[in-house]
Amino acid sequence: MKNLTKAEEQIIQILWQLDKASVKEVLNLLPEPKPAITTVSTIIRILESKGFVGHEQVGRGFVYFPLVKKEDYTKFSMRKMINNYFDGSFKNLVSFFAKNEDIDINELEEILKELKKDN
Amino acid sequence: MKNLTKAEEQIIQILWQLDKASVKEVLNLLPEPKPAITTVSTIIRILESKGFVGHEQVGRGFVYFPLVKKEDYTKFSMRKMINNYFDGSFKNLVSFFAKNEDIDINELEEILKELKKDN
DNA sequence: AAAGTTAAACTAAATATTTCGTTTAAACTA
DNA sequence: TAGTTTAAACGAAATATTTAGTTTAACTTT
Repeated sequence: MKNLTKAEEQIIQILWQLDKASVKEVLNLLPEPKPAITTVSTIIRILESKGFVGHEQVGRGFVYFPLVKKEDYTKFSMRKMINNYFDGSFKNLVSFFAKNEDIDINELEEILKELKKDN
Repeated sequence: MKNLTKAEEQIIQILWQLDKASVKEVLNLLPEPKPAITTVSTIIRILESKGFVGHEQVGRGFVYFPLVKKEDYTKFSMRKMINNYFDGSFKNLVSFFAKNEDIDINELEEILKELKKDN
């Protein structure tokens, strides 16, 4: 899987959120200062060339949609993060957050309970 | 905290690993195909200008060392990752991995036990 | 059908990042 | 001390990314 640049990532995030969208709709969700609409169009075309996005004709113009699921790109990115910052171990990640008090052990126990429920 | 580019990140990772190092020592740890030594030198200087690295004179030349701890940059990066991919919730991250079977619940319980020990 | 509007494709300029040759200065060696 | 080696700083070229104006083609309106 290819890496996305910052601009590409910002735009595919919007497509993940909307599922399907025209260039205009993507532009609408971009924060100020909004880029030119042609800029958005270009980035979407780049995303297509990288295989992340597809399109279909709808009425006059195109509607774009993600070909790569957010989950898959998440996994890809997290794998790299874990390799580079947690010595390849998810366990290390969890204890990092626990030690840094960004999450406490009780909270972790709750998560565990909920997960058990789901199975 | 500023964002590091890919090249910068690769090099500060080596500094984190070595604690202190000359340009040559950093170059040694870079994988093939190795860049020119001046390239490494330049990137280190950029890292200095961003406040990530400092240096001291040792003998003939400089020895460089991280000013930003790996933990702090990790935290910074993970915060962004969690915001962009897990709706801002660490809990979501953990259950994502659990659901994707990259980690199973038993393993998570072990992690929890160990964490309890440490406290 | 002609004029105006819209949307994608194309092109290219602006900016950011990466790469490395050249210069400069200091230290070592003969 | 003159010549050589070493290391950082500088400058600039190469590449990658971002941005947006212009063109082209299709549709809409008059």
